[in-house]
Amino acid sequence: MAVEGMAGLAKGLAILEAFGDGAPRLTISDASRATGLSRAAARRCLTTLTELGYVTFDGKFFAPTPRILRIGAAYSESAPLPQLAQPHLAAIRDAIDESASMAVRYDNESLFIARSEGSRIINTGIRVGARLPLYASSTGQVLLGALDSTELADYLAAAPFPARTPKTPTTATAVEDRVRAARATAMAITSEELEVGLLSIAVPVHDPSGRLVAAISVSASSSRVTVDELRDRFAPVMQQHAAALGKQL
Amino acid sequence: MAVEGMAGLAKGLAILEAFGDGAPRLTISDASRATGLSRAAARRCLTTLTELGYVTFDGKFFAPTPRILRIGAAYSESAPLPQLAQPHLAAIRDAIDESASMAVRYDNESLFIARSEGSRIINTGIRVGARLPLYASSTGQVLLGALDSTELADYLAAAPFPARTPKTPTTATAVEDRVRAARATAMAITSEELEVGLLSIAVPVHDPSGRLVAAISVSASSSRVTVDELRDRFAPVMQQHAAALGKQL
DNA sequence: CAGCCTGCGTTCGGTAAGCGAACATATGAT
DNA sequence: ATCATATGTTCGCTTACCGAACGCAGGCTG
Repeated sequence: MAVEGMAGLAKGLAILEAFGDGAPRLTISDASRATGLSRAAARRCLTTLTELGYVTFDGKFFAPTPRILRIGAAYSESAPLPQLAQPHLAAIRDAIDESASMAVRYDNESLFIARSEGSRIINTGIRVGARLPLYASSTGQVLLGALDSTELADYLAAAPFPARTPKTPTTATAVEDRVRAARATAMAITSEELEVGLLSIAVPVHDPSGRLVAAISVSASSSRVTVDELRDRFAPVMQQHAAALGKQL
Repeated sequence: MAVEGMAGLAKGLAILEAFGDGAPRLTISDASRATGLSRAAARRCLTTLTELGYVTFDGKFFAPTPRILRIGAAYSESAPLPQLAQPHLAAIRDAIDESASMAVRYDNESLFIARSEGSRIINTGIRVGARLPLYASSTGQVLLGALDSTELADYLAAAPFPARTPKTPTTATAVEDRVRAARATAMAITSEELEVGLLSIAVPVHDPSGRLVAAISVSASSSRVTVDELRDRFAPVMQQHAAALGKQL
């Protein structure tokens, strides 16, 4: 769109990202539909990606290869935030025996950039690179606190938000209340707002200048922990590590 | 190179991967040199990647954004191997209190596709998407066992291999011996072959048809554990989980 | 089972997107 | 201050990519 844009590159990356949205394998037409590209363009991208080794082709379906992990590693290896966060996430996991994650805001989504897996096998689908809607996730409600009032109003203008469960906050005022509460208490607790049976708590990470740069979160099954437990037992540990991490930035 | 290749896409991906090799931030010329592209081409790619949000530009340097994690997630979310491995890696980590990783062979390198971090903060630089040379890593010596004799001979033809430490096996016969031993004992132990002060052990993962598809590894500081401990205490746990994982494939 | 039809993968000539030589500008050495 | 070297940017030519058009397979219908 700009004066100088490599259209082919943009299309290929769009195809690669299409594999992420719960579509482990795609035909040419699938990819075309998922990206809005013409079938011819999708085909060109996929054959090129196959030649480069990023995807495989079995005669009908294209699927990503481990090669694409090398691309994401470019961020994990270079950015200070995920590197510094890792020990803190591991410490939180050890302290409360649940998986701990870190997310940043990107593109109106909560994007997970680091994670320390606990031994439980609940498999929330959260892993590095995963994304969640801001309004329905504990990390998102914390991260929205970084926006000033006009930015927040812009975001809330997209309301009503799609309900993920009966408890999802779908109106602008409901979401705004959560954000205010998260700012005031330095934590956000969501109870089955994203998925039924799933509780989640997030706390903010501020850099030395006070800017909110990330959120640390822990999710757990509602059959195992209560909201009170999240607030009284998990939050202090998480806030302590979030503060320690913030000082290192 | 092929009848139909999207050159722009290939170049852009080459640029993105260039950020991975210990080059957290690049100028146009840096990227040009790292990839072999013309400066003009590198510039076009980088400006496009900036517009797409995959990298940022501060007036001099380009650096990757968390956005690129979304690409790698396409594999982690879709492939069964890393997903099934995660609980086993967590269990191994809990059992022996050290970080556990899983790698596959790709492109004459050992490519890490899953990891469960322990609470120790040794920071080996190993994370998902990281790569190590096959000949100098425990995972690599295990994974080379999947090659038939001609393939192995092809690989060994690249000898002598660059020494990473005084103990690195650099000759074809030295590497071949390690591979044979790894095949025979279902484990590979490297003692300061990759990095001074670093011990590592890897065990193979076979799918139900018997094919060697991955390696599970644990690394630890030589100041904390001995080779005997790796073999007698770590290996049994790892082999048990590797076997259990193999049956699930 | 013939006939139609919808959706898929593939082809091919026109065109503009991207190529690199050439130019400008910054950096650093003498 | 002057030159040398390396970096970033421009621009006209070409070729690599675009998408309308084509052929083909499988599925529904009468």
